[in-house]
Amino acid sequence: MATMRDVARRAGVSVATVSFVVNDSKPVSPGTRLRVEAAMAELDFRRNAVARALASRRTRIIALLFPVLQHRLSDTAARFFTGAAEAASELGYTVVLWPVPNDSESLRELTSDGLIDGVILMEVQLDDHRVDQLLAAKTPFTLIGRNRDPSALDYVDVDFEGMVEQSIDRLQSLGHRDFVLLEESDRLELEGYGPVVRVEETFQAVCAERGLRGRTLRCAGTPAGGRTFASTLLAEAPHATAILILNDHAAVGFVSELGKLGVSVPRDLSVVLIGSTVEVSAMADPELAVMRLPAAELGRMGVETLVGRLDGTLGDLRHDLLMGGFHEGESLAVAPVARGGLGRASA
Amino acid sequence: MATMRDVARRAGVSVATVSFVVNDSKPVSPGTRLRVEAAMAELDFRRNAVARALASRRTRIIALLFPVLQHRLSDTAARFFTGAAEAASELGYTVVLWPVPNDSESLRELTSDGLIDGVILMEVQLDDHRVDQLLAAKTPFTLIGRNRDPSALDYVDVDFEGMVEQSIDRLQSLGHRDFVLLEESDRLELEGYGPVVRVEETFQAVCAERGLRGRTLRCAGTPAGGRTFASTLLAEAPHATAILILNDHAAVGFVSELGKLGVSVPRDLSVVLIGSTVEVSAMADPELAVMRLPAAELGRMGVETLVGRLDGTLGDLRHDLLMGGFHEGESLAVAPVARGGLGRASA
DNA sequence: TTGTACGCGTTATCAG
DNA sequence: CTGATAACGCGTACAA
Repeated sequence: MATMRDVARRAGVSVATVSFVVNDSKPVSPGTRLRVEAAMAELDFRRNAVARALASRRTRIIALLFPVLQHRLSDTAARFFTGAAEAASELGYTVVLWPVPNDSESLRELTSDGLIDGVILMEVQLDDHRVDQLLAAKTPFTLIGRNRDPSALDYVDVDFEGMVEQSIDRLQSLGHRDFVLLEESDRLELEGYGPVVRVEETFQAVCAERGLRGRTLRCAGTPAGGRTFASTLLAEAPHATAILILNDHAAVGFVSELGKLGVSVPRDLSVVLIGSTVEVSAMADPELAVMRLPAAELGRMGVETLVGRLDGTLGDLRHDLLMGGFHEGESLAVAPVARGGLGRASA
Repeated sequence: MATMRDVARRAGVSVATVSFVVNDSKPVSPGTRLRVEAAMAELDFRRNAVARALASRRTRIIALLFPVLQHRLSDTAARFFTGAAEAASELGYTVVLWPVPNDSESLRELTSDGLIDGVILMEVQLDDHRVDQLLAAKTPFTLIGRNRDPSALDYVDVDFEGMVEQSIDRLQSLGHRDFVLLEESDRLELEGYGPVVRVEETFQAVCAERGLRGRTLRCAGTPAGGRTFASTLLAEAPHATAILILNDHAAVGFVSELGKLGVSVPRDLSVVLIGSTVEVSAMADPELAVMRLPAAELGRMGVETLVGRLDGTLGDLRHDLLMGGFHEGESLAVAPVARGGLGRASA
């Protein structure tokens, strides 16, 4: 493998000059530049990233932290990753998905051995110890999501508040006044996951504000959990005519089971999936309305923010909220006011 | 950040000695070792991975190549990644998921800039240009999957042949003699994806051998594709009593639509999902039988093989085939011989 | 058992 | 505009 010295010798210049043309960090006369470029081509020169990193004290690598205990890397996370990768590549960085066990040691090692310039955190918890560790390690980072008090941190997050509000808007325009919000029970118990908390708070606030009936219920984040929940819903909230679901994995089972119980979507019940994808929505029958999670955009913005911080071109803190588009699907209909609720829906 | 020099000074030894205790690459007397360790602790010394890599000419980083065009990173891939990560960590390596655009330049850069020691390839195509590129670049790599002629390469792959055979065994023991294999149409057109080809060949061979009826059909790899396929099946293979599905994303829609058409699973049709997960199987109703893809194990073995190659502790080529466990689910039943096939199933 | 000194391939500084 | 040359932080013969 050819080094800069080889190229320099071949072109009859010094290594410094070669470096200048490689990075064009300094002006170089057209003549020598040509000679250097020729030499590089002839020798098939590839710059050594490790040496480069050692000398410049930056690797231009960004780690997207992936908690290894979390066994499901959703579609959403994949999109997020590719969005981030694209943006990084445009900015001269590369982002890699880095598996980090949940012990505190691994994160310290990762951030202190100099192999990465910065970190992007996803699946941020309300009280996330990783944030403190990164602050202590003085590693530049940005959040995808928010912890309890992110006011002093760079973050990009989904505008769950807006998404909930907009979903309710849409349903209200169809005459619905009696809502249920379905969340995932396991996640909440875990510690306090931002989206879950924020969605619930917004949901309750909006309902109160507008004089709507709003009830929050939960079930396990599995298809079976959703199935079981179908009858729970009929028992606990028979009058509801619309449901917002923040529980991807339960949604399909839930809707399928509803059908068996004689409840028709959307005739008897309108359904909106929050923060999911059209792919998931298409798994259900009928295809569900969904407020999409703007995954790729989040990834892109996360990287742009972090790179801005790394390159020093970012002065103030960045706090961005993004909303995903609304996909209508086949699960919305005018509220069945005349029918008297779910209990008699199929009668 | 403390360097080795700092530690050496503090402990009153030379940097070489510090290096010896850090890597224990040479015997060190208990006394000085203790002094060095104390100094390291006091100064909170962390070795610089970049300098280490430059000097030793190895980074101990393995890249798991992730094709960015592929927007769905399945559950399976996630498991695979975590399995690989675990194994790597035990062996003193770290594996990261590296996004690689599909242009040939990116892969060359990745492998020639010295940032990674080796590569693991997943989603290997029958004719995969990446293999040639890696060979040309002399980058150590192992395949998860197989290209057309992998005889000279290290690989770990799913034993699709065994899985198909075992599935047919099970169904045959229930009296089934008339099978359909459902594959994904898009993937095959793409180029020739190993699993698809191998499963089909095995399916046809086993059926021929045992005098069974076996028909291969395809549909799009989407829920909608599966739905459409339900009626296709009734038209094209009304006599079939069992179906093997190598099409994750279509399975749920397919089964759901079958129900609407009055075909009952498993009474009228037995269903086995091939190379998927219980999570996907649970999305369907009833829960499907599934020959699981041993994802985590594949990841683990892939890393073990590659590391063995990197460390030179692996003499011969490694060719490993793994089978996943069989999950019974609720989609298997005795063949409805008396009923005369799907066409009249619900009559 | 420990120390010296050089090399790894670039970048960056400073002089010309 | 170009060239020497000193870092960058660590591994490792070789010498002591």
